[in-house]
Amino acid sequence: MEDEELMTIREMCAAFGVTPRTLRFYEAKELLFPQREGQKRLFTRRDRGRLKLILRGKRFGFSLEEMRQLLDLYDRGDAQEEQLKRTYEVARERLAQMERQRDELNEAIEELKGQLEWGAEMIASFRRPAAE
Amino acid sequence: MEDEELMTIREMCAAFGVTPRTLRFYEAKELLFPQREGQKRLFTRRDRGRLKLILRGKRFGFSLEEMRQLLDLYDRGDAQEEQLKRTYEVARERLAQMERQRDELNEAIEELKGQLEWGAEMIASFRRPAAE
DNA sequence: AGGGCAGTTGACGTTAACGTAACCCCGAAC
DNA sequence: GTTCGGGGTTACGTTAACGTCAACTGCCCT
Repeated sequence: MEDEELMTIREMCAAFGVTPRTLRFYEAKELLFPQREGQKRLFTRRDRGRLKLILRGKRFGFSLEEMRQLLDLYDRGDAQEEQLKRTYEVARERLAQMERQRDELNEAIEELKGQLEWGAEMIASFRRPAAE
Repeated sequence: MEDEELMTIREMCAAFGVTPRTLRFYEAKELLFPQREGQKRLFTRRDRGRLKLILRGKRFGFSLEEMRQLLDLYDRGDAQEEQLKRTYEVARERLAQMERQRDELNEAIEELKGQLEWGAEMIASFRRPAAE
């Protein structure tokens, strides 16, 4: 409980590959709650855990606001079943969203591929007089 | 060359499922060039063709600016080979981008699925005393 | 005293694609 | 005469996630 391994903003940036601005921004958005030593921020183990989840969430396409809500659930509920279930559902919804998005993207890809073949024919038809 | 079949803004909106604001916006961005009858806009066949391509492009994830450039190529070059090739390349690049995006999305989906299974276990472990 | 660096706050800028008033004009209908 | 419908223009608002200053403060070094 003592060696919290507090980290400065620079160390955090280096460790997670983000800018200072980002960390301050996350604090303003109440995603992180670094301690203060005078003016300076000192990030705790908890902050690191949260940041890790935040960055992971971003990869999943969660917005910062969504992540804040999820993190709050983790915090407030001392891991109560109801809250875990809620989190689980949110994640499942997001997953469904992502799958829909992927499917749409695939459709668009196929359609674009079709167009490209068409375009290729057109170009080819300009090379030769189009008469076989 | 005479029956241009001019359409009012309302008709265009109905035909393409967009708002007037959108059409005016596209004109401001030089994507459309409706004629004027006094104040009123009258959309030509050419505008309809362009709008159709624009909306198709949007589904592919092209930005309006990208579409503007592509449309300008179509216009200026009277279908010259060089310009078709250019268009083709832009489209191919975009396609590659989309495929990368899809792959990333798929990775994220798989990862999230993994997390969900983990979450499901956790929840289950709260139901029963976790001792088999 | 002066430099230099690390950190802070505050506030405005950015990008995309429109939405949303607010206010004006014009012709037809009641 | 007036209200309604359908235009039009100008211009500010929106959303997300930071970027980019500017102006300080505090501390170590020499």
